[in-house]
Amino acid sequence: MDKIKTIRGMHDIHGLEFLHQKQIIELFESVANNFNFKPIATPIMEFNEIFVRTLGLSSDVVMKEMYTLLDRNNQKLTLRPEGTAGIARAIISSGLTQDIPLKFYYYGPMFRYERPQKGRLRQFTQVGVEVYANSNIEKDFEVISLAEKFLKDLNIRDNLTLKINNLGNWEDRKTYTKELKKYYSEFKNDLSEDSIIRLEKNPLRILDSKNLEDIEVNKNAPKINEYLSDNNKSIFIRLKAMLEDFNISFEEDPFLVRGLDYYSNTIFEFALKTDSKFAILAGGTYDNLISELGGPKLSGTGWAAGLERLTQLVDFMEKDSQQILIVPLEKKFINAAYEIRQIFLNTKFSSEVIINKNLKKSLKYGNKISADYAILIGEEEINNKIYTIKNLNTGNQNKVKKSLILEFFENA
RNA sequence: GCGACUGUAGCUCAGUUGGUUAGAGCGCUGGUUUGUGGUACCGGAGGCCGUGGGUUCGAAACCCAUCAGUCGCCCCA
Repeated sequence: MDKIKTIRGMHDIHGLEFLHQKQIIELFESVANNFNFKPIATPIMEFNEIFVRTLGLSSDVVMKEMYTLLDRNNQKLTLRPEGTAGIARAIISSGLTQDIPLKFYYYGPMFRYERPQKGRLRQFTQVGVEVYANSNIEKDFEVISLAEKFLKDLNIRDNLTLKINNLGNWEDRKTYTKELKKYYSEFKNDLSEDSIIRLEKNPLRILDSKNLEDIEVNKNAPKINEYLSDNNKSIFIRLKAMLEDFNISFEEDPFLVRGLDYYSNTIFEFALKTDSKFAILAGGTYDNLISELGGPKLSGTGWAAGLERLTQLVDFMEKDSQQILIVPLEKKFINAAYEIRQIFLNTKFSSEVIINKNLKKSLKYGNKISADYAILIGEEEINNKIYTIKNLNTGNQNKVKKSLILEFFENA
């Protein structure tokens, strides 16, 4: 029997890392609430087909990265690789199409069967938002400005570049892809090995290749904006104008492409300035997602951000609440200690009772957990009904009546 | 899916060209006249040297496989 261990790319989260993640999620929730988005949680497993139909059979995620398992009934179930498909399914199967516009936020674990490396795990966490509406809401702008606010509040916006592009609708893309194929075929000998495969599979992906030879070929490749329909062109122009009006800095990137097939029209990503292929938050519009799953024609826009990637970027301020250690000096004072403990139970203070053979040990424990105060309870304190409060940072001690203890800490 | 490097106590690592009962620091735990710590001293526990196989009189060290970690590529958040 092998040593017990976690599954590859799946880790336990505890201590500081847990608290950091929690802090980001709480901030995310408050920003989303501020934009009047509502929470939603969908199951972490769906029928395999949900993802195959939405993400696209040819996408890498579906082809080689899905955690698909058979249950006891031989049904093909998949651990969700992303959040959008499940929410789209929920909108249809819960009849939420009666309530549009819909503005949702979510967070939770996602699963992708990939080789673990920097910023990539098999189980990871995404926070994300979705807007489903017809034309009465500026979805793209709404969702991007939410992201902007979120990243600013995290104090990492300056590390990131917002890149945007418009892929056009299905028709636009079809003609564009044809043109691309034609162009790349002429330069087939100059393309990288990977891109020669892409040429057959999905020529759009050659555009965001990081291979130097490909980048050279890309310089003269036809640009998507030349193939946009008038309607999509004006959507894109309006979005850019709004971003400018509201001081959201961005770069138009005609080479920006997304790997999931459901995107159309606007796509965007916030990527590291220092490593532009490392996306922190990314998303776009999906015009055909709901209808693809058998629902009505309803367009959505959304994004997702990798919580673990965010955690690596954010500078956390350790805002620990005041920790108070309650130390009975002998066993017979334990009850008295817990009575003092009662004082703190409905306050912002964290407190605990610890008893050791001697005070030294207890104070050492206080150092270990970096407690701020120790309340000492011994013969003297019990007899005089006055408790000794020791500030563990300064070493100062005060004698305080029981009825004034809470007041003491509130003013400390 | 492809590639590089790594895998010795809870953590960070030593372990000499293969040679007896595998080491350190930190941490943990117990004690040092039993009411004062964060900066003292003494003791203790804790490792089938990732796992399985092979080479050898002998392997933590060499070979193979496998699992895991880190980092690239593909792709993605």
